[in-house]
Amino acid sequence: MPKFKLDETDHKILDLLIDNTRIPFTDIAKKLEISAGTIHVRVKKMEEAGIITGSSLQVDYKKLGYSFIAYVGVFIFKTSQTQFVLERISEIPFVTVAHVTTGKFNIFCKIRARDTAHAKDIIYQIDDIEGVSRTETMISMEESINDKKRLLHSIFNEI
Amino acid sequence: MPKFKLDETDHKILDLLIDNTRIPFTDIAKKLEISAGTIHVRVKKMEEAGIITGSSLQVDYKKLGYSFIAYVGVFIFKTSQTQFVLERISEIPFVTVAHVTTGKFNIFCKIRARDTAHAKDIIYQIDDIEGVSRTETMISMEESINDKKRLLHSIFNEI
DNA sequence: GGTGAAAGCACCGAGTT
DNA sequence: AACTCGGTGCTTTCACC
Repeated sequence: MPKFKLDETDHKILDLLIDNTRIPFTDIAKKLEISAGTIHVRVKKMEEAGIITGSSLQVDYKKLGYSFIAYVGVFIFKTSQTQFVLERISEIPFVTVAHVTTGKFNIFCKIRARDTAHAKDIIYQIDDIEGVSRTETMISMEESINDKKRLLHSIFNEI
Repeated sequence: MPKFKLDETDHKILDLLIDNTRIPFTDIAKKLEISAGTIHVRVKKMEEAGIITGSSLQVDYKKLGYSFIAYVGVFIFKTSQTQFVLERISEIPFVTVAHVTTGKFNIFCKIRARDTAHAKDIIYQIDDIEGVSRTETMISMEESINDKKRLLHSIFNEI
């Protein structure tokens, strides 16, 4: 995997697109004082290189009635069952991400639910998977801002 | 907070936009067999209602050299210091999200780093915050697919 | 709430420097 | 690599259903 080299201009383009994918290329062109055609070529190159993998809509799940977030640590009887359990967990609706981890838990996942009752259903589904010995739940009471732009800046400042 | 009522058409529009914000409204219009103007109006309404809060680019951080993900559980001496610590943690570069949680940890965060050495630096920064007693790190060895589209489907199937 | 048409822009590839 | 330019197609508005 050859590392793709991004320059200052690419950084600026990503910076403008990261939290607004629908900004017109002509606007970016004006801000960076280069032509819109160039923006187009550079974005295409970053897409081809796999740096840009897509775009997604930010949806306020709270407004849809899903304001409950919890992290669930999962303990497994035998580590050989890890892959199997990971796959089963990933299939459960409202599990938004799952990781195989070192440390305390074997698997670690995040769930998004309507309320505690709904969360209980989801956690019970995890508990019921063959190979799972028990789970430990951490309920999120407050989430701090999750800012993609800041992560990107941190990365660009380092490179 | 009056709950905004989405109908089947809104669901379909969100479904098409959730993992491709740049799909032309004219394409959506063809698929749903309604006019592009209507798509425009509905998207605008969902934006005004705060259901759609924005759009973001999906970037492959691995390709940029940042393939290390870990979750860090944080223990705090006195719970009254929680807010202070949360704010300090949120300011640390490469911390991508932080939660105040019930359960084992007081605060729980996710970090994205270049490698273990880099992660160590980040975790030391967390440990150094006034009020933090100790931290517990879980390194992600494998991440399962994180699919926004699936979450949205689960939600729409319930409503 | 939806339509369809029209004006204004944006996209994006080709050809040039 | 970057620019310009033009055809094509998208967005957005508005008068009308």
